[in-house]
Amino acid sequence: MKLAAKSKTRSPPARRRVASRAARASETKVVSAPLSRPNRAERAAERRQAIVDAAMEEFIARGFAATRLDDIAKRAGVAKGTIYLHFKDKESMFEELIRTAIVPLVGRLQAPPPAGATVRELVEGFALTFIREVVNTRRGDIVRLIVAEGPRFPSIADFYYREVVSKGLAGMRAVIELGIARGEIANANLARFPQILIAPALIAVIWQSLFAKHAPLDAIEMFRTHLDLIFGERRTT
Amino acid sequence: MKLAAKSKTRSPPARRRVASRAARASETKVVSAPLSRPNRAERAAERRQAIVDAAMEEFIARGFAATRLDDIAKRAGVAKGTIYLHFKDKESMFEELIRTAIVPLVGRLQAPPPAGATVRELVEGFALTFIREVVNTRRGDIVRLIVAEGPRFPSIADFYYREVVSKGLAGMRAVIELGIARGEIANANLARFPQILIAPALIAVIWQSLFAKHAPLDAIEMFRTHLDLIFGERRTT
Amino acid sequence: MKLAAKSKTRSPPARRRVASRAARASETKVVSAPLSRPNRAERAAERRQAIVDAAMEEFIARGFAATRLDDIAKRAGVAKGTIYLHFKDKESMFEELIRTAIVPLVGRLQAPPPAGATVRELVEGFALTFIREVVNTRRGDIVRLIVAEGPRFPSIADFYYREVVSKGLAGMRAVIELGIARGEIANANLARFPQILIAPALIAVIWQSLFAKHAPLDAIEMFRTHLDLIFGERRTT
Amino acid sequence: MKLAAKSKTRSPPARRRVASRAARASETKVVSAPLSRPNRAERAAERRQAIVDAAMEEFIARGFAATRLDDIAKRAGVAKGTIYLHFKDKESMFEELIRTAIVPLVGRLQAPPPAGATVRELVEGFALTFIREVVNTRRGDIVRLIVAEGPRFPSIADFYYREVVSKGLAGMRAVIELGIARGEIANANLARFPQILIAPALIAVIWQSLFAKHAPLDAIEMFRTHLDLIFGERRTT
DNA sequence: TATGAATGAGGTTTCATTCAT
DNA sequence: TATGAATGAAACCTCATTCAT
Repeated sequence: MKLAAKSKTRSPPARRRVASRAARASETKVVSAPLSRPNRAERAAERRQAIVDAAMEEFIARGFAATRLDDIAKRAGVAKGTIYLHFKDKESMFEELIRTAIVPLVGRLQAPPPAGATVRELVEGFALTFIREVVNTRRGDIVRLIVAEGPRFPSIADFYYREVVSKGLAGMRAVIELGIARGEIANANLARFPQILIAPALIAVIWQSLFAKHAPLDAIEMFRTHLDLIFGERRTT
Repeated sequence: MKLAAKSKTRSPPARRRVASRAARASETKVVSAPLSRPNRAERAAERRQAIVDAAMEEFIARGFAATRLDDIAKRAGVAKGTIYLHFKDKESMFEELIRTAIVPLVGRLQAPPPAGATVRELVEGFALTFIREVVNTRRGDIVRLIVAEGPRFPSIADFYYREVVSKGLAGMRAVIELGIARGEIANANLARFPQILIAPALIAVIWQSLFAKHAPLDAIEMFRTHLDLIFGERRTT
Repeated sequence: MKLAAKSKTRSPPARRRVASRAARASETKVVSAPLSRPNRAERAAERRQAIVDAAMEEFIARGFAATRLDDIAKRAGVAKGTIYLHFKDKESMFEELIRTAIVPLVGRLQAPPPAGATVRELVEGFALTFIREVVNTRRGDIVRLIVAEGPRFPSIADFYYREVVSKGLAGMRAVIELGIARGEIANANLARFPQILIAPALIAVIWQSLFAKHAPLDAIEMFRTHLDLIFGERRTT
Repeated sequence: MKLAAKSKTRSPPARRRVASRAARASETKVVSAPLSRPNRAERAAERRQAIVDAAMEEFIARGFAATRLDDIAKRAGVAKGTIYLHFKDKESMFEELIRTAIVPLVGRLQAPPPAGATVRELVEGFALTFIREVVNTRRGDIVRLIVAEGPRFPSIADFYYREVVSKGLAGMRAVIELGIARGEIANANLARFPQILIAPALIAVIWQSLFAKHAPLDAIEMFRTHLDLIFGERRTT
């Protein structure tokens, strides 16, 4: 009634072990190199990161429901069961991934305001960062994923609204009001709808996912044109 | 004798069928009642429409992968097998649905241009129609559905780009160029990025799906503010 | 992405269909024999019964946790999914089975009391029925199954106590009191512990399951000896 | 960073290990403290006992198949792997447990026969011990466990029959025959069915597991009544 | 010796699709 | 044409067992 001896020849672990060996090789003869050779905890962290990365890829490519944990495991080079050492189930994994995926995003966007800059320069700097860091990267896909799955994961939508959207809009509103006060922005109504400021950037995110192959979109130039509408035309060089 | 939880007492189908039968019975042998008794083809069309409507609701609520044909059948008041009399499989049904869902949309948006109107009036009329017919209706959810499922259904993205996006952008570009020619629009660059024109409307679509419950958004007023940026501030009436 | 054509050659259904054909054959030339040929509902009931029987066998042989739905399906000659058309899940199936398994048991034991019989004859008749119908049949295994799984399925133990044990004990107490009143039973204390009356029969049930192969036990003769203790020795033939 | 629901904060093992370490530390290098510092073998034995105890609890609570080694390890305060240092696998552990669980049981029941006692006193003494030591303790659950799992572990049923049942019955038969010879027991047939003697005690075991919460059962008084049937009514003191 | 992260076979359950009625 | 019971592939998840540390 007992199982036959299990075959122990899986290739993904082999791949991993090779890596560890390489690391060890570079340290040959160093008897105890606790800092440079990945220890257990470090390897667990690596493994977890591999799962996170693989899951992100799969979720982006297929959405929550159509993603198979099997594929995530394969891509991460771990066994299916290993995923459950790190996450309670598929749903919690998804929610946690989405949550943690945007936290660094927010930090990166709160760039230090260059001293003595105009409001337009402020907004333009922010937008360029956003386009560089989000629109043309995997993070843009995450934004699209939130749009796609938000209605089915209200807790994600709630979290995203609370942690990102409301704060982001508040920040933009402050900037807009500064622009109005300084006379850079003519239309005082804009402060009521900071969404307008970011709208073209979000459109660019969606465009890249769906239509980039049909017609490329120069997000930066589009955003500059948008700023011209808000701040008045640039001096034509 | 207890049947599993999935209740066997679906009232809608029963109701529907009984109704049809009653209608038929009361008209039996009356050859000349062409208007009141739906013939076979008509009933098939009705049924098909019920399936289409039900499927749309379910796909919007859950996305493609998580939607069950069982639920569609239940909601449509037909048997599961009946769906396969009208559609090859779930995938074709989804694709066909998305395709046919937007065709009337496009027609509705090509409103007859009011003679002697300014370009701003033109655009504003178009936008108000869009907001009324799309942003605050089920059709907005379809747009979000396209954003959500587009990457997994390239044929849908292709179709949508070909039939809607490229034509829509071309139309908007023409209007923008008219506005530039007439001097209503100052920034000539806008013609290169007609996406900017529609951006806030799309943002409104997404906002309604995800964040409406956190903070309502007055799409019309936002769009008017956006138009002020493009056409110059409104005269306060 | 669609499944290959499914192979349609499973043997169990074939077996079933042969049965239907036999039924049909016996009615050859009877064009419409709605009563004798199993119709859809009848066949569904048959199928359900096959599942119930198969499940009972498997649960008895392995206990709840170790029983595989796969094996039940195989034994019943149905697909795994079919089980879920009749039962919500494995647990409800088990509980429902145990419940329905004992209902006919109780009825069978409430035999019509033969007029003019002594109390001993009454008890002996009941005991013989119990031994014939329970101890040496599959139903004995069900009793053992209740003993085995009761603690993990409190609802089963509760149900069994309520519907069988308490009623059975009450009935036995009444009979004992009758025996005391008539002077057949000397020990009045027995009415306080009707469990004593049935104890050897239950021991026999357990013995058959565990030790029959080591040493056969003549349950009937053992019970007669037990009755001799209660009613006084039989006239030795 | 959140680990799955299975909490990582097991206090018992931590407590245990800390304690052992403290003990070891305070005694480090003190060679001559053989009585106070448990040596390796002693600690291994302690650990093994902890595993045995924990396993017993879990097996009783859930049965063989539904018991998880994880839970046993947690309860015993050891790592899962440690179990495999003491037992080949789950199955052998279960079999060994059941075997060793009853050995002390048997010894305890073979009480020294009080000199000059009547046979009834002999049996009553034995029964009281059984009720005290088995019916109302964890050992009663073990008996039920044997009933529950016996059919799936023939080797256990065999062992139990060989080592306990056959010997126990032989002993009881001897006592019965003594009672018959001394005239204390009137019914000579009882020697053919010593099972009758123990039957109410076993019923009590089962009753405690399943129905105690519905209706308490005074096992001792029930057994005394049973003995009255066998030996004749007690003189009411 | 002891650990516990990792494994992956195997379990339960779901659901798109078929087909006899 | 319409039904819905039946199917079975494939999904998620568990847990006995192993093994590097």
